[in-house]
Amino acid sequence: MPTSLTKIKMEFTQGLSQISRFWGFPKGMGAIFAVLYLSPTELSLDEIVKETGLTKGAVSTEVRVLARMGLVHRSSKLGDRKDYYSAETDFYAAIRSILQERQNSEFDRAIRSVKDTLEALEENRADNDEWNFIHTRVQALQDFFDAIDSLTRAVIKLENLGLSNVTKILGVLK
Amino acid sequence: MPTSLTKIKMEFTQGLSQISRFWGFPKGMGAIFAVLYLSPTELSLDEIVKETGLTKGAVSTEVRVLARMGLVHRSSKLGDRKDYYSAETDFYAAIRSILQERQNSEFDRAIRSVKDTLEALEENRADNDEWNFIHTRVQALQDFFDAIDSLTRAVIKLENLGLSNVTKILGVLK
DNA sequence: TATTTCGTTTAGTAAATACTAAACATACAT
DNA sequence: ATGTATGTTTAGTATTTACTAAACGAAATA
Repeated sequence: MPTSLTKIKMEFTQGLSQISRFWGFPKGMGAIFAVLYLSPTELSLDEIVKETGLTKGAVSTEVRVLARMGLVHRSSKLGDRKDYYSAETDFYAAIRSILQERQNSEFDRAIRSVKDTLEALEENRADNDEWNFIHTRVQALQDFFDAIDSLTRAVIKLENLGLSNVTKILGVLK
Repeated sequence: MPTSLTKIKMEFTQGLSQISRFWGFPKGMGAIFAVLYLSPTELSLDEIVKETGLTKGAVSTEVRVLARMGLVHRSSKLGDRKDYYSAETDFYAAIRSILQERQNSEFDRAIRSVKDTLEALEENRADNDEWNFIHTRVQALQDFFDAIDSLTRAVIKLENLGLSNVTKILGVLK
């Protein structure tokens, strides 16, 4: 047996850690998701601790944000005080969920600041070249953000963003 | 004059800095882009330094990655040793460019690692339940990444990803 | 009530990242 | 050639972020 399954699993976990960091998430998150994703059974917090090598505290907090993003699900069994976690396997659902999460919180606030700029500009209207120039540019950025915004809203609203829809989009873009 | 243009510009710059950080880029990058975006003329490196409050070194390096992403353009004037920088105003072009940038480099390597796992699995085929389970899951992830990949490739290939295309997509998704 | 078993929180540490200050390189000007 | 203006690189610092270790709390069990 040249390469054992456990070794393969470890490498996969490392890979997802990388991907996680690439998308701006802690690599621990990627690792946690990976072990859950490769586990046929739900795992308790301590089992995740054992598999990932992280501490209980880290897993506790990171698994919570994973759940908030909809990438893992927490469940409790009757007569068992432990919580059990499993990975979401419908990635399109996960994307929707992540977009939704981002939509609230910081993303909105950031986009909001452009809108604020625009409002401040219009409250201080001045018909010189500089004002006009800046106004045009900020407006253009605002329009762009609005387009992105409605796009993500549309994606979120879809009840199933599956492969079929992706291919449909590809058709349109062709 | 209750709110001066310069103050509005500063707030806008702060806003873009936030957005930049939100997307996992240094906030300095957002600031640099902001001052360029609001400037009717091209700016030299030292002018950017002055406007942003960053040091020459920081601006030098960060403006380079901005250029690589296609968010700013560098130009040189005859008889002037300075380089001049301007912001890309076609955001859809910028998105394409950014996707292209990400496509190479780390993104590919990350996705590659899933493919590697799959290959390792098939070199160690074992017809027990665990192997089958893991194989199915990794395959599913691979399929998902492939879909994302072809989607981004399609977007990159578009010569103009404009508002019209966005609305087209919205129509399909409806 | 004391004890165990779980998850959370907190305070501190380690690691990664953004940035500064200054040395450096290069091309141009004198 | 020497000096000056420009952009780059480097070495170090500051800030942020991820994580650890351990205290804590709550709930079940004894």
